[in-house]
Amino acid sequence: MDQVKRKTGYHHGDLRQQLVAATRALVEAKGPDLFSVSEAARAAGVSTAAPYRHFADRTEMLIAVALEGMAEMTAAFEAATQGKEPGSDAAIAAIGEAYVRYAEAHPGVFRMMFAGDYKTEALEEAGHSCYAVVLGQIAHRLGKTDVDDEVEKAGFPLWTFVHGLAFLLIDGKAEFAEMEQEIGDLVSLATRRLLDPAA
Amino acid sequence: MDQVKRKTGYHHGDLRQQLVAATRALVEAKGPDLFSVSEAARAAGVSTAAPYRHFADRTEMLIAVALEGMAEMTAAFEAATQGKEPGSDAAIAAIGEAYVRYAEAHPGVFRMMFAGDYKTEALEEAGHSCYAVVLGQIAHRLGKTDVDDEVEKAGFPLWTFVHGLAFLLIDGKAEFAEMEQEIGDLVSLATRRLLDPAA
DNA sequence: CTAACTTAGTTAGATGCTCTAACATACGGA
DNA sequence: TCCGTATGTTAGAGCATCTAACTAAGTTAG
Repeated sequence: MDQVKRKTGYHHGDLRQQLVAATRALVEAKGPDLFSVSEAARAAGVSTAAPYRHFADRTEMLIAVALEGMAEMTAAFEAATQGKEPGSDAAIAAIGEAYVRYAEAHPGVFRMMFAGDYKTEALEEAGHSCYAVVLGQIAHRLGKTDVDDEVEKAGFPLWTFVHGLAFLLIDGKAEFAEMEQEIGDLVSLATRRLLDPAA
Repeated sequence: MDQVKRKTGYHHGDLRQQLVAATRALVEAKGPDLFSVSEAARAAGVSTAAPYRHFADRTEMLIAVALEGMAEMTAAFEAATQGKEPGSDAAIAAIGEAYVRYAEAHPGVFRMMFAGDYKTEALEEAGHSCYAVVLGQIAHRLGKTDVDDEVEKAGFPLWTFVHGLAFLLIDGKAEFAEMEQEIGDLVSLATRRLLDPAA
């Protein structure tokens, strides 16, 4: 393997980032609850106390991973709109599907991103940036230049839907395998039916 | 308080049920993750090893609470349909709102009911019984006498929606306070718009 | 009624986790 | 070069899960 970490034998060089990576791998493998600081430390090849030089506590390590995930999802949202007419149902549905796909691909991280236990200034802000991508599209659709209350109100039911779909899937209430085709259809259905302002 | 437990001084008399109650209180107070067997045992006034005579492990105690919750939600669904025209939008929306209200009232238990970590034969069966109440109403609406694939397909988007709404609320992504009025409206909107078979 | 068996508690302790304290080593300016 | 700081280390307190061995109370057969 011959890792690229110029370890001096004592100082590690890049421990924080490696701990985040180890944390993420463990969370993905066994879920946030079963993650342990000790195991992450062992994976990074340091003592079990070392992580506390970089993180105040266990929770802070998990939040670091959640933040990483939120940034990735924001990027995924932006990628999903590429080549789509801004504000079109297709663009908005593509974001919705990206949401569900992200949850599918990274269930452990996704769970933490929205868990509430890890609620934090930084994480909330990252969440808002992410949500802003959707709201921008919806504003477009409603012929608005900026995001106001009406835009938020229109977007919320859609978020609700994809959020629910994501959790039902990752918690095994519906099988991914059987749903592979339908996920796109469902999100597209919800987009069309839920997006117009309430009657 | 003078509890009604005919303790002989050694044998407790009703420990299992009291442990479930203590577990539930702790889960509701601090969340499933922070629940500890030891604390439940202390609350019930027994040694920390005593719970293991009644439950194989920590998880089994949590599952017992989740089962209790699932039964309560089933009852809440049935209560919600009382006095409503069977298969009507009103009846179905009432069930959806009961779902969200249950989550609001018992967030800790609700989380466990669907957590996936606690997936179990018994819990899944209880979940199916609960879902059957909804499906029965939807079958009615579609003019069917029994629950077939079409009924399940029609119901799934609605479950998705209320599930998402429940989680967004209990995880603090939307404030209950601000939404008090809108919850009913949202569920009713989703019912009307999502329930018809996909085009 | 009593002896044998079962059920449901007990204490003791192995193991593992989080996090702190005290100490050690390397880095990076002045 | 020397000192302060950042980042490692080991040791250990405190609490958790769960097991083992023991004990008391209830239950049943003869």
